[in-house]
Amino acid sequence: MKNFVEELRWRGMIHDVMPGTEEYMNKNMTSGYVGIDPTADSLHIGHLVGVMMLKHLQLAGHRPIALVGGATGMIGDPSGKSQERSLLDEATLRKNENELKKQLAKFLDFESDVENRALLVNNYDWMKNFTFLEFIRDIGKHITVNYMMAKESVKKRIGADSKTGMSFTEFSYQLVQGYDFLYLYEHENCKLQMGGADQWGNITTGTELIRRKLGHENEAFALTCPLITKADGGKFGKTESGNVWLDPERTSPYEFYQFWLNVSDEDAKKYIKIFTLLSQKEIEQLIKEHGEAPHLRILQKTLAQDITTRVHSKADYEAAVEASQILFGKGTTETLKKLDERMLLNVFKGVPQPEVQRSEFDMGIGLLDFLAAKTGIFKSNGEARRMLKDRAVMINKNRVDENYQLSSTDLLNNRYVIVQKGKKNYFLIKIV
RNA sequence: GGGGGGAUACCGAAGCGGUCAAACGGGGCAGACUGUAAAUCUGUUGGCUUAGCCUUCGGAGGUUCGAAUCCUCCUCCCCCCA
Repeated sequence: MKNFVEELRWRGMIHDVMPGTEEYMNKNMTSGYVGIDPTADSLHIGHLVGVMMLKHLQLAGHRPIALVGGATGMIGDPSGKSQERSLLDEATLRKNENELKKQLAKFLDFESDVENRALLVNNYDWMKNFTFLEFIRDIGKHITVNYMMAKESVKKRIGADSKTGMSFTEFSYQLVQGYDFLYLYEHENCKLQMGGADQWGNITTGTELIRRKLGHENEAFALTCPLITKADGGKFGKTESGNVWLDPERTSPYEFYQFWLNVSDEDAKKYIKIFTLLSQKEIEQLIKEHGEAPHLRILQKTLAQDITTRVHSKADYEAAVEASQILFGKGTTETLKKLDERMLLNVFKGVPQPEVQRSEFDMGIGLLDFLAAKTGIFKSNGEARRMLKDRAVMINKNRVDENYQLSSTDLLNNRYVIVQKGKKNYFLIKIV
């Protein structure tokens, strides 16, 4: 039994841990769980910290349980900003659960015969037939409103500075989540719940419920990891186009790779401990090398390679690297012109590819019309005009201004035009 | 049930009859500098056929030459008292 808590500690993945957790886990093989909202059919990288905690749990010899929050997801956790959640019908819920499991399987072992094989459960299964009356009688009775009100997440919503108040549904959330822990404790002998720092209050409601309902000799543990932040204070895991998903249909492997490659130095030092399985020694070495030659961005490259390969594949990773080199290396119009069609499409896989009618192009399409209405690269002519004035637009790697006239000499392989908005945003326009 | 406060652009927040497409801050985007980093500086941030015009200040009406600003009704939210 490896020291699980210690492993997370040096990786900076512990925000708070209940006393006794480390001692207990060093002596006993146990099960631990993390909750995941099934609001989409894919995980995004915000979920990854929880998944990595489960991964380390399994590596340490314990049993990881991924809890899909089919029931809790319908309510909405008041500790987040999230307001009303939409109710998922059961078919969607099951489909999402299934897709999530596939992605989790890239990290966790659900298959082999080992004792600590990972488990996936859905709290909808035990909540759906639980009536309101039964719930308030059997569960609600054990927890006082006073206790629930003392939670930070509730206080914040009830206090004078709150503008929206809090519905009874949201108030009940912690109890429903707490019941999950009780259920897993009783049915799966699960003694540990993990989550983000914002989940501490919810988790302790669970441990409290276990103690009060089952008796004080029952031990349950809690462990939270810090909220993943960016050094500049921005939200982690968001890009211009929204969440970074694990599903290649939502976020292409190229974009995925680019996300990690673009992480700042300061963040890279943190993230490499959290999102890769490299040893402490290896990471220290990398940080040292990076410090000696920061421009080589060894940390970012290692980080991007490790995660892209795990989530997608080695081939996807290599394609992303190749594409990045062409796009960000010393590429010129000439390099682009030399690419054959297959290579071109390969490089720009994962880049938006709007289409334009050949007839319109041949008629001498106006630059603004082309950049805005026809391709949607810019939301309006005004925006396109502004960007052109800011010298932010490049066509086939050539900076252009408002007076530029497109013509057939701009076509690569007779049917493609590459437009760049700023340095990093590429578009491959197809003439059809 | 009674009393009070509020709803402004992506967010926060000014404005309280014309000079308001709406101050300021944050965020976003872009440019310079760099290492596809951070910090910094600069520009920009409703739309258009851009010295002009059109649509926007919770919703619907009204007063006025003119309304985000005044009046009426409605919707939603917060606070206090019962």
